[in-house]
Amino acid sequence: MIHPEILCQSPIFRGIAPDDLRELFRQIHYQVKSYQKNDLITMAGDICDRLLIIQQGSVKAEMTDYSGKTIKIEDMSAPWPLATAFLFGKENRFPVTVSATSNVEMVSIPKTEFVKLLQLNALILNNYLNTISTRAQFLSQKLKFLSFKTIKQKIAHFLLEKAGDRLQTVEIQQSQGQLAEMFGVTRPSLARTLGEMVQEGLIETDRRYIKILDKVRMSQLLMG
Amino acid sequence: MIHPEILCQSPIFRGIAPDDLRELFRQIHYQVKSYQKNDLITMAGDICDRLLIIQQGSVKAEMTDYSGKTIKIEDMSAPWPLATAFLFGKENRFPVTVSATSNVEMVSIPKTEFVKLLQLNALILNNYLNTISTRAQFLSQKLKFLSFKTIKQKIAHFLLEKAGDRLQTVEIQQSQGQLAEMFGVTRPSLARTLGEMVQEGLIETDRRYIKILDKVRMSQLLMG
DNA sequence: TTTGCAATGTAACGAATGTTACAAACAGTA
DNA sequence: TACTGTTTGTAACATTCGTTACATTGCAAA
Repeated sequence: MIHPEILCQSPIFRGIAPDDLRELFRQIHYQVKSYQKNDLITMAGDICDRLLIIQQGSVKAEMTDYSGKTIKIEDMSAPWPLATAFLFGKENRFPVTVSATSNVEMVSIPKTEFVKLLQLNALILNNYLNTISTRAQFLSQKLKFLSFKTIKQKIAHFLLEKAGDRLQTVEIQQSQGQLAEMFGVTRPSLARTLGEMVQEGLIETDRRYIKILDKVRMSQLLMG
Repeated sequence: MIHPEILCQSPIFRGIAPDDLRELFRQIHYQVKSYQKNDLITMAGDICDRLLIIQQGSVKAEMTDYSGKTIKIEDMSAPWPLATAFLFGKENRFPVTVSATSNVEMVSIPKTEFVKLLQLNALILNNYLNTISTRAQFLSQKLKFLSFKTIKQKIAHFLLEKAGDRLQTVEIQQSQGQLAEMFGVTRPSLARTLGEMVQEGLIETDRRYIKILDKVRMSQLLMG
């Protein structure tokens, strides 16, 4: 049995009134399945031909590497949809194995039924398109960031992005260690590079404040 | 004026009969705009609230870096949609400046009208969802690939992926140079690493054929 | 103030990779 | 065959970054 007041908190049904959602679900076929803690929900490689939404409880996603060792990828809890990028698209197999970390109820909507839902309600359609598009944008941004090879470039990109049009001082929210992790480098390396940039007259640092001194020369670091 | 027989070649209208497409377009508002060579079509930062499809001619997408220099990102020609990942999603501004590289006709469909189209026709809906999802999957794959730090890891991942379950020989389609570019490394570095892996007894190479000798040890390279 | 802890700056060393250059192997063609 | 251009193998050197270790600074609680 579905709980519209829970489901309408999920990104896909956001903004739908619980009563409307109940009515919408009357018009399609779906299943609600229960799992005990540690039950397998999907295996990596399974065909993904239905939308799965966690209605209750929480699950973990794990990936098996080539040597057979499993690595935890992500934790998710109600009311969240699973693998929204794999219901459509060329590769429609689950990349991960999902198992329950508590008692779980999953709402399972076959792909063809979900398409009906998208056609019945423009808000759901918009929500779903937003979900996938935002994810694509996020990945694209991350990829762009990784395309900068040296630490100096990453810092320059980060600062210029943060400064926007205005010249001058940028305040860093995170600690140096967190920033280093974001950049995928070690903290000493980041500190060293910041030191070099101060030496070169590109920036001045004062605790969590960084002042950009030479925007032009910093931009040139980012050129191919 | 739209040309259904051209538009139905585009990824979004693929599989729709030209006559059906013409009928669908009768039910929505849209515009067809003409551009001369070198005309600006969209500027980076413009709000993206309409789907643009190239009906005739070709365009180029350029990005402006921090120092004001423009870099060519991509060439596109009819019948291709522009920026499908930016019509929906959080960030709905064009990331690039698009200009005509020949005489161009663009079909411009407002977002709300395009949503109507998606609700009218399940095939278009599926096509569009497939387009975005496939893109997200592609980016996700690329990101995973970049997460491997050393060249040895990238090669191991590539070969194990390519070999699948079966042990034995893998044929490489690309030249060493192309492979290196795919990996984001230089050709001599790739060649050197391949040489090292031969030394270590992991693989044997013969022109474009690579034989995997020790799958277990190669898998271990990929562990964190 | 003193103490203790987290955040930061710095240095020495080594591993991985880029850079550059050149030689060898191969493929296609006159 | 001889010639030519492309692909591949290899080497020496420079650069970037990770690793490890330690000193310094800042801050808050005792």
